[in-house]
Amino acid sequence: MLQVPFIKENKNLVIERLSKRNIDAAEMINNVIDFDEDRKRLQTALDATLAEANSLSKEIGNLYKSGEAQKANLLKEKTGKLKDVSKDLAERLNGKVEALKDLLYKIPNVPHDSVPQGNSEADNEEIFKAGEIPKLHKGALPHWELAKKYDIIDFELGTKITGAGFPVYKGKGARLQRALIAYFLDTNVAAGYTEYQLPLMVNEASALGTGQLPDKEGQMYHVTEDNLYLIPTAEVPGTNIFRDIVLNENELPKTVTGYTPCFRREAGSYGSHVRGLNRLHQFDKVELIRVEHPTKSYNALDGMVKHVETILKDLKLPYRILRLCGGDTSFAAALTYDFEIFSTAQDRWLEVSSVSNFETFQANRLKLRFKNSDGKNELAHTLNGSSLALPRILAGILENYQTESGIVIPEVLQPYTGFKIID
RNA sequence: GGAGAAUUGGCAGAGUGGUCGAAUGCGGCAGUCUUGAAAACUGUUGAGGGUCACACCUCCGGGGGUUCGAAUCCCUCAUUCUCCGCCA
Repeated sequence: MLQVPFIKENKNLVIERLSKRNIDAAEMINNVIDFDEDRKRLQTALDATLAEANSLSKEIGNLYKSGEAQKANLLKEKTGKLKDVSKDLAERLNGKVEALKDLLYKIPNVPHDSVPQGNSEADNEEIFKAGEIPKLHKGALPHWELAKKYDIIDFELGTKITGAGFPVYKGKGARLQRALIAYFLDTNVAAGYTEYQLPLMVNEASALGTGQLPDKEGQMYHVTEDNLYLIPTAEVPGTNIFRDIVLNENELPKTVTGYTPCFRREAGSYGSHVRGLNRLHQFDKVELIRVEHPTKSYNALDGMVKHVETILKDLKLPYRILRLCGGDTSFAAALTYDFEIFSTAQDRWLEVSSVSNFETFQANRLKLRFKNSDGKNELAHTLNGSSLALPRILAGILENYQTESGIVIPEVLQPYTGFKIID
């Protein structure tokens, strides 16, 4: 959620930057400013009324004490009227505040200066590419065929137990999953992140805090009995660690990494690019979260990009980094880099990580602040990124590392798997 | 699941109808002292709205109510603790 004072001071900049998302925000922005003026006017009127009522109440108290009950009763009539007035004002104020909030919830974050204009994947900017695309043997298979051939992932069994999009990993497939999770976490901890194990369900306040609610309700599984939501990403519980707190400046940065399963309802389409592991209702992911000082958040973002790169390099997977265009940048992000690995057998790029700086957009809703050097509370910047999403990494490994004699395990993973080949 | 108790500022903890945004202690910040640090002493220190700055308004777990007036009384929800039951 954007801050109203920021909108007021940077009206033109906000409208111009939002146009990178192909949004004509002029009307919304003007409404925000108007609503806020209205809000202020109502607040002032209400405050004045309450001030009068307060001072009358004090007077009444004094009159009672000095035994002048008659005079006190006269004043009571006055306060009765003031009460009606203030009730009415409070209702109107509340309505205005809600309207303003609803409006602010609908305005996405202002893209960073470097974000290219555009509205689809095609407009994303490739900024780096590395690694060799392996030459596969004749008869190389996509991962869903490999999964069957080596009996490591059972999609049908998952369908029987739960439904489509809930695969069952078994044998060396299960072990490989566990190896990847442990490897990612170890790498993140070595880079200075603190490991967390987080709840897989969150309450309404947390879902609101990171912006899954009120708009994206349908994307989460909802446990109605207890009004809890299954997390769509560790970002939700992980970022809500910092909801409603004031940090000391010297506590920054805060860094979190955690492994969680992620649950997404999103209505799946069918076809080759959602086949196999490409899109699931339940998948595993290791997440990175940082809370940063505003002056340092973009350095931190670069650091996260480098960190994720290191992992992909060590796994020897061909990858590229995209700077997302305005239209493809998620609602809350100011700048997002996507990582994609190349799946040789599918002959396409697969997104495996998304690293974003949200600046103060999440912090504003979360009320995540720190005491700055002036002793004032200031909103912190939040960032997050995946390191990494398991299914597509697994798909990439299976497909790129396949040989005629089996699937070779990347060297860095071998200490974790305890085997060198799936055959 | 049953019975009881509690929820106050960064933390601990007073406060049961008006003068309470709230004693006190700890912590934080600034200063005195010191070569420096510690100790001691002095001052300062919640958040949001509003204002050029004041004034003023709101907030004592959330929501609602009683009252001229609520941290304090009532209702409700949530959470925590203790005892009992159940349980990986």
